[in-house]
Amino acid sequence: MSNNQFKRGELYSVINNMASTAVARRMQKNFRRAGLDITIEQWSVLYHLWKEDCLSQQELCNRTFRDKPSITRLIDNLEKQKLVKRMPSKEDRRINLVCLTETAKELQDRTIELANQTMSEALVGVNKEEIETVKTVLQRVYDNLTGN
Amino acid sequence: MSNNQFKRGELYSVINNMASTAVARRMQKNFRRAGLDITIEQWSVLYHLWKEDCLSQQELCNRTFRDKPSITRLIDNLEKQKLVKRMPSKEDRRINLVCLTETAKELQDRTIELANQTMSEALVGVNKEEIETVKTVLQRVYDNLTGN
DNA sequence: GACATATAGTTAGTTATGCAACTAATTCAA
DNA sequence: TTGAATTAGTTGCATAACTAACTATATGTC
Repeated sequence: MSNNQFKRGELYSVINNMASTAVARRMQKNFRRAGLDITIEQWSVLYHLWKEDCLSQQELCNRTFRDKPSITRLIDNLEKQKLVKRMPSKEDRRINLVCLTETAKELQDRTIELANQTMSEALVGVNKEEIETVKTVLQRVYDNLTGN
Repeated sequence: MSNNQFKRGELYSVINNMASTAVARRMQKNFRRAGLDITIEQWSVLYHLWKEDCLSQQELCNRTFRDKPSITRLIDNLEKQKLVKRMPSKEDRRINLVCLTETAKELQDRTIELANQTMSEALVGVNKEEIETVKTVLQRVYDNLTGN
């Protein structure tokens, strides 16, 4: 087994566990510290709804890179906490539109500020071109593996 | 809220969900296709043991970026599948050394080959400098957030 | 030597993930 | 227009994640 092969294994390990876990943990911690009782996964759903409200669950799957059961349960929990509501679509009765409540709308600025803080801490010493490269590469990896 | 702030949020989303999920799913799929009944998380533990056998659980926490309960249960499951054994350390009776079984040793070449295949598919169209940049940035992010 | 502190590992509880199998609504085609 | 195939969403099952609280062993200090 060549040295090069192990290096690829290490890269996998890096991509898959290291930074993402650290970022998620820190953001979660910052939420808790601010008295916000939402998980980082719930936040990532809200984040997309703040950009565009009342998306279908399928659309949330696409945008958050999750499968349908994961979104079903995330929405279940967000509904329990009264942060979103499922609204049946009038055009297609199979579809639930997931819409923000007033409570969730009020959280937007506060939590995005916390997310930005976390990313600032995370990206100390990283320049813009490097960030662009990371985004490009990870997007490429995703596209390569999902056939988009 | 400035445009720049949203961009950082998007970067978070990318780092945290996209590529890592796609890579993990594909690798898992390749394992299943090859008739290997191990999860990608279990593989990541085995991967470190193949590099150095008989590590303590704490050492596995450090190397796989997991907390202690996560490692406890991963080792529980790996033990059930007879891929590792907990051996009490002779120097320090608090410590369990986690050692590979023969079965696990035999899996090494096969699964690392599968992992390399997956990474090759993932990294089509990505050059060496870009890979280096991603590794550097993600390591930097991790260090920034964990105080190492 | 005894007690406080630190370290290694486990357990309980909640949330989340992936897959497979399912229901219900819609679309497409003979 | 009826029946097959597709699409949206849910449920059950197994694994995994994090936190908090716990036990047991080791260390360090008075």
